[in-house]
Amino acid sequence: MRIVYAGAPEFSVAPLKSLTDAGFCVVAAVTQPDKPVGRKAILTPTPLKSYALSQGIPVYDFAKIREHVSELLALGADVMVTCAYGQLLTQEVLSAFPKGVYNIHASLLPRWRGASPIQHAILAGDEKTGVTVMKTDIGLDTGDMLLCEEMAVSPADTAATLSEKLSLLGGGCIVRALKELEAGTAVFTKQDGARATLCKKIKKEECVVNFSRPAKEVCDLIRAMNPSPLAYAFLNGKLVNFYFAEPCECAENAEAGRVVRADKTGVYVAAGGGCVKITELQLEGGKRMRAADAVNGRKIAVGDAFAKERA
RNA sequence: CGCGGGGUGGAGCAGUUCGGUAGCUCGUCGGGCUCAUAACCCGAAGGUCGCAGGUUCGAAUCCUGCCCCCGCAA
Repeated sequence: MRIVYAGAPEFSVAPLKSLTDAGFCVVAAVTQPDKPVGRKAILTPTPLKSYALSQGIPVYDFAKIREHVSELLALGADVMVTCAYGQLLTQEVLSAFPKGVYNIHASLLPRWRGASPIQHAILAGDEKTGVTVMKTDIGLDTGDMLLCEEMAVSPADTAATLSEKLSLLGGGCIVRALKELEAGTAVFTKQDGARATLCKKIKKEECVVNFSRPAKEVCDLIRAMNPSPLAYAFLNGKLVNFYFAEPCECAENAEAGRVVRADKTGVYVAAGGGCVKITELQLEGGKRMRAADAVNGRKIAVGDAFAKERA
C-alpha cells in the first residue's frame, strides 16, 4: 500500500514514524510551507518536513493543496493519511486516492472536532480523551470513524504532555487502521452529529486568567494552554505566563488574584473558589522558571495581586 | 531596521547612576538539634561578573563592536 502522509506540527511526526516502522510505504509527505518564526522571522520548516527529509522521504509543501491535484495523482498512492495538516481538502483531492483519505484526530469524535481538540479536552475538564481515525470527507472532522482509542487525562497533564502521548497513540491507531483496511475488515461508524462539539483555534485573548473563577477552572486553563499560547495575567504591570498549576486548599479568604503564600513549594493565589498553586511560570522578558525561583529572586511575594489588565 | 526586557558561583536575583578585584536568597556537601521535617543552628565548597577590544593606577561598573536568551507583536 502506497501512502501519502500529510501533516505539519510535532504531533504529526510520531504517526509517520509508526507507519514507516510498520513497513508501510510512504511515498511522500505533504506539509505546510516554511513560515517565518520568532523575532527574527527566520524561515522555519514544519517539524514534519524536517523529519521526513531526514528520513529521505520526498516533501511537498503546497500553500494550497487543492491546486496540486495532478501532482498528487502522479505519486500513484493508494491512500492519503492526514494528521493535523491544517488545510481543508476538496473533493478533487479526496478523489486522488483510490482507497481513500484517512485522518488521525486527537479526540474522541464527535467531541472536539476542529483545530484544538487537545487543549479543549483539558479546558473542559474532560477525564478522558483519545485518538480517532476517520475517513476524511468534505466536512471538518465529520467523516465516518474507523477506530478510536481512549486515554485518561491526568491532572498532571498539560496540552504538551497530552499531545505527546496522543501522538504516540495515534501512531498505533493509524497502523492498525490501515492493516484493517488492507485486510478488508475495516468497519466504519457514522458520527453522531447531535453530540458533536467544535473547537476553534485558540487566541491569546482567551488565555488571560480570571482568578475569580473556581481554582479547578483556572488550573485547567493553565494546563490547556501549555506550551502554547500560554495562560497569563499581569503582576505589577508586567505580564506573567503560567505553565503549570494545581488546585489546593487554603484557609485564607483573600480576594481573587491575591498571592496568599509564596515559598519553595510554589506560589499560591486565591481564586474564586479555593486556591491555585502555581509551580511553573515565566515573567515578561524572562525565561521559564519554577515558581519557587521567582519567589527566591523576590519577583513575587505574599500580598502581590494578579490582574487581568496591565494597568 | 517592529516594540521591549535580560546575560553576575548549580538556580533566581542585587550591585552598574557617583569605577576601587563580588553580595543576597535557594540549592549542594559536612556537622548539630529533633520522634520527625520542605523547619531551625553551625561550617564548607563553588564565580575569567556573555565575548573581544578601549579608557584608567584600577572596570561587573565608563566607551566601541559582537554573540546569545526571553516577553509582546507578526
